[in-house]
Amino acid sequence: MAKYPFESIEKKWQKRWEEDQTFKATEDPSFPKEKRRYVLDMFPYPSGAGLHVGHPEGYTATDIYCRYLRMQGYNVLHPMGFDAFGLPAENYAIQTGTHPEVTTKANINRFRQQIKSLGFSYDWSREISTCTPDYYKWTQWIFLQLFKRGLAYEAEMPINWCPSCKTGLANEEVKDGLCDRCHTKVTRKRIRQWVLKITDYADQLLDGLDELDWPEPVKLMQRNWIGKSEGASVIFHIDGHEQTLEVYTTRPDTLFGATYMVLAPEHPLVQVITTSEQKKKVKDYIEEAARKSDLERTDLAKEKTGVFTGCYAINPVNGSRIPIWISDYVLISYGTGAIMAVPAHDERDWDFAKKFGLPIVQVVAEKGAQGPFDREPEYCLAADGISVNSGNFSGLPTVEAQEKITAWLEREGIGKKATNYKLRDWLFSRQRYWGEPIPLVHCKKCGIVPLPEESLPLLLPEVKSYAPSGTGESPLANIPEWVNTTCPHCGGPAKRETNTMPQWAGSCWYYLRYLDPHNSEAFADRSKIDYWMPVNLYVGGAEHAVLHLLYSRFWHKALYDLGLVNTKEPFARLINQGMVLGGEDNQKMSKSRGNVVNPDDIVAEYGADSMRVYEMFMGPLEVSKPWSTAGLVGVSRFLERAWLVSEKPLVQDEPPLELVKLLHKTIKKVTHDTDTLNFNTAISQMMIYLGELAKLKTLPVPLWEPFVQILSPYAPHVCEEFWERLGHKESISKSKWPVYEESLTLDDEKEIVVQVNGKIRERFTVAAGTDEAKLRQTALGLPKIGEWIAGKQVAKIIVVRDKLVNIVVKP
RNA sequence: GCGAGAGUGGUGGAAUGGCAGACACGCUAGACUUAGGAUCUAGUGCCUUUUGGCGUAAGGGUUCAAGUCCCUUCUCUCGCACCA
Repeated sequence: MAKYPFESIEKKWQKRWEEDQTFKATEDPSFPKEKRRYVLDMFPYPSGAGLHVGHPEGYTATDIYCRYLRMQGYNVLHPMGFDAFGLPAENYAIQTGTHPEVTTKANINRFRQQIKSLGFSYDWSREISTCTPDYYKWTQWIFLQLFKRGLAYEAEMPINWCPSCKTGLANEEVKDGLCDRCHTKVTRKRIRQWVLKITDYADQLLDGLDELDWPEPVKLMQRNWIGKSEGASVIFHIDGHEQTLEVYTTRPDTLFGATYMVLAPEHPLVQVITTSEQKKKVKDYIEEAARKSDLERTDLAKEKTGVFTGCYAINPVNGSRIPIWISDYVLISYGTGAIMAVPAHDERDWDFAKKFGLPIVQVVAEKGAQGPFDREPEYCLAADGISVNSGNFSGLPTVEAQEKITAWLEREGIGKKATNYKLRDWLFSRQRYWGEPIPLVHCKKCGIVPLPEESLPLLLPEVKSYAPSGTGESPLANIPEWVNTTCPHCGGPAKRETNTMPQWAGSCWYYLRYLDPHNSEAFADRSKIDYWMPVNLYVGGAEHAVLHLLYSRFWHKALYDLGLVNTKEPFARLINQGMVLGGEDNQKMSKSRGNVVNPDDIVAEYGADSMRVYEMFMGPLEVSKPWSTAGLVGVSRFLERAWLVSEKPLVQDEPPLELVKLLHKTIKKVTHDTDTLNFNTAISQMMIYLGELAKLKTLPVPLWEPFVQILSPYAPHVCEEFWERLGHKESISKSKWPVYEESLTLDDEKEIVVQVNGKIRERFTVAAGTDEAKLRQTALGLPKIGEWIAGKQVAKIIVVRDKLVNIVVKP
């Protein structure tokens, strides 16, 4: 079969769409709120490698959906832009001296051209790029609002430091102790930082998840990351000291079993309580702990280590003197940085106590277990049970014991209910060049002073060298004429903040800028926010589950509290598209594996429409699947066949009823499957239908026209061409989605399966809706069935109308 | 270790508890030809000569009926990982 001329067709229609601004979205008030849809793709980072076939998967899915929605009468907002600040361009600048802006612009141009070649129906008039001053002006502006609300603070603290990227990292950017970007081992470094108080929103971020139509795994990952836990804080007196020691526990019911205490090596009390005999050992241990990387410290396989401080605490419930140790299995960053150790009921404490010969006292017994519980237990019991050896609280089940002991602590004034989170504040500054400058100055007299909003954007200055100093200062620190400024408050000399924002800053709110991308008065006009928000469907990779998706929810909630947006959540519905894997090895596509498929090659050889349909035909959107160019050929043949069918002589004849029925079934299935994003099965139905049309000598318009329409979201270029040939002047995307007639989707006849003991033995055909009695009678009358049940006793007959008869027999 | 998800032909994948393998790739045979990345027709889970038997990671269970629901086990993918 000759290739259909996809090259000229695709060029022709892409040009037409651009000239006619076919997909420009406007805030037309005649569309009621329920007839508006904001459908968003996660915007790409424009890397030097260009697009690979994984990118267009999500883009194709949303594009089909948007085209379908428009034909269903919705006003659709579907924008695209670029996440343009980031390290690759900066690292390239360090190597070559090329300004990151130059590389970024070139990469964006390439990406835009590649994306456009696939014929996506984006409203390109809304394109944004996070690195342009008119965009990052508003990133800075939002930062100032957060700062003014007390949600941004400066802190000198030990942070995750990537020695390769030479910058600090947020907790979310560290995976298995490695830098998420470059997989270098992360170290600790104590430097001055800007931190965002995301923990203020911990509860809201947690509760907000309930109302979101998001994949459960993503919600669960965010819940775990936030890590809310409830328990009690308890104050212990320290023998011979005025100070007290506060710990957090989720098991106040085990207080009677606390036989020792452990402080994190960094805990401030360590210096105070350590006895002179233990000073040397403790000091050595602290130094050793400080040297260890996070990865080494958190390695679960390693043996527990620790040192006795020489000091004792008093267990408030029984007055016993219990030793205070230090160990790096206690983290300074969680709770109070100190724990009461209950070795009988906590695996970690158990290991530690066993290693150092510390006493183990059982205070919880398994339900129904018989005492006495006066000996050291043989194993650690971390589960709930019944309190024992716990004074007045003995005999209470765990939950009740927790409540009663917490109440007692409160009455005694030595404890209270407490909540803790794993979520830490967000380390927001980077010691790098290619990011948004933080719009603050440090004034000797006035302290930290925000720049006046009118003075934004604070432009990123030119630098001689892009190389990070590695000392914890960004390259901006090396430009005295930029750093030295005057205080906006007192007019005296001041220094600019030299840290820049992380790449996540720009992506925290880009979906809002699309609403009003050229506004110079506000990040977006409120009426436009009200018109479109929230995002109805957001499609992107699962790798952002706790990074971008948590950060932008946080910013959005802060903006909501500032009265600047209309919803508490930005993204009502989220879908993670699966990865497209390399065809040969079923591995993630990557340059180093050499299994990357370039969409340009596919478009050149098979056309954009084949590319689009194949991407959707591969399998369900959400799952990962391997790329197969051979598989693409099948889809390509489908479109070629459609082209051949289109060349049959068109007739206005009344088409055969059988085909009309198949058409209506096809419209029904494609409508439903497109609506639910099950594109692969929609395509297979269209293949079946086209196969029937291909058998005809002439092509009845009533069979062809609606088919072209339902195929058009999938293969828009070739369908525009078909549509034009059918005599239409306006774009097919402006046409109304075909409606099926339910009665025409129903079969008149049904094949009924006859089973004997659940095994299919025969079938027969009857009119649809034939009643059960008749079905039973017919089934029993079949000669073959007679043979199967001969000499056996019929115990039961199950009849399912339009489906089957199952005869249950006994020997 | 904990949590989540997934295991269906040679391959990608279909199947409101009711005909397992739709659709497509590949393969086999034939037809046709302006020899193409063709196209068309037929076939294609396994075993069996037909009748039939077996078959959705393995094993058990519920049910008239299980790929689908329940339990146990295995494998793979992802996430978290001393958070007291």
